[in-house]
Amino acid sequence: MRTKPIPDETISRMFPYLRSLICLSEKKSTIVSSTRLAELCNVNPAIVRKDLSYFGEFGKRGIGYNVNELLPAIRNILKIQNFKKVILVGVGNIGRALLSYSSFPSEGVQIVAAFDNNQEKINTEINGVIIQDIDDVEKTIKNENIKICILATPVSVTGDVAKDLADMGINAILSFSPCRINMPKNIEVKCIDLSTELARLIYYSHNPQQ
Amino acid sequence: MRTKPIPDETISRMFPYLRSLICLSEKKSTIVSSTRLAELCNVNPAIVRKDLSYFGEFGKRGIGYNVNELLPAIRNILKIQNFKKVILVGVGNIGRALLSYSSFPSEGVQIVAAFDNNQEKINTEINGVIIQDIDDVEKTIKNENIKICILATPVSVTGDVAKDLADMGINAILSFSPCRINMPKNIEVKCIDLSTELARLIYYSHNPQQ
DNA sequence: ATGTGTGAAGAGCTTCACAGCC
DNA sequence: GGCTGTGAAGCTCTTCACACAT
Repeated sequence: MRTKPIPDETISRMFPYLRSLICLSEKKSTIVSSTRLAELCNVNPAIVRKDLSYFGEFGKRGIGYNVNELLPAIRNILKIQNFKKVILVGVGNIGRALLSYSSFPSEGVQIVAAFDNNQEKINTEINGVIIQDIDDVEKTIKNENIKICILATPVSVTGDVAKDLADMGINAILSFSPCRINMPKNIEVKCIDLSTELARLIYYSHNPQQ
Repeated sequence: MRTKPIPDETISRMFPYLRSLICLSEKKSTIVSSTRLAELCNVNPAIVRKDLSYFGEFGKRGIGYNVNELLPAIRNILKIQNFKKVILVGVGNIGRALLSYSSFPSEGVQIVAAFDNNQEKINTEINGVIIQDIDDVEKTIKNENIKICILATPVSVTGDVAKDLADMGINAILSFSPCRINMPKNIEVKCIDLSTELARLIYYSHNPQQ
């Protein structure tokens, strides 16, 4: 379908571009150059132009990009015109924090349901979301046509839960479990492993880059 | 000092190797091949060998790696033989979750102090850590010789706080603010931007890889 | 003159493939 | 035979540099 393969890094930079464009739009800027956008996002100007060129020719030579055209174009690329519904599985410390995370609403993401297997947590409420029994997750996924799940379960069950969720129709998972998750290529998985990140920082703390 | 530049990805994989080695050690395995270790960490065997070779010749040809030799060697590379002290700045939702995050203690990381500027939070306790006034952070950094900071402040202040921390002696920062942080190269910064990760997943959810 | 779009060059990481040792 | 260590090849993403449009 796609003509050229789009680098994953390009996808990862689109949302920061969008944030900067929203900011520019609020300041009534109508035109932005790749150089200015690159400054705002702390990247190289050439990469801004190349990233955007994967999706079309949004700029005008000699002028720059029209903020009010580029902004909806990126929203459309990322498919976040409306609120995007995601579910949360695993309501431990991280899960609770994510339910209360105040940036999500303003950035177009909505956690519509949360699930756990701990009977003491079930039916309690956090930030307006009632925690449901994990056995009821399939019903929600099917009824609400949910495709994206935030996974914050203990390592011991993460692999199995991920597999089950994929079978139920989830095709993108953001995991906070400190373990790799094996999934077919059509299921996108991103693992955020806090201990590994800290170990990396400890290394660089002792071996600074010069 | 270094002969060859070590890829950042290599550093990031060392902690997962360590985890697997600890697991093998607990199961009384004494020898492990690059193939087995690669399976456990979900990577390619050649990359395990290449990664380890940046730090020395730990294996024996025809045999494999000795678990009880490799394990302390990696601990030594990552400098996590003892508990590593880190501080937390910003005790919002994410900060609170990190203070309660149960995996850190078992993985050699200890949040020894937490700071905020909200008078209502100061002097309250979370998981055994008393939240202190941000104005007292320099004293702790100097007295305890802290080099690593977890930053979970609102975007509006993140840049300034990061700069201040660097001036006080911090040289590695793990930030959860949804913004890029500009720092000199000798200060290692890792930003975990949850909204950007979710935006990326939303994209792939609509455009699955085949 | 100014700034985009893009082929080509460059840089960095991964994978291959095999020599060398057990 | 089995498995590591590593130069070379391959791949991917970034940066350069310039043709082209305004």
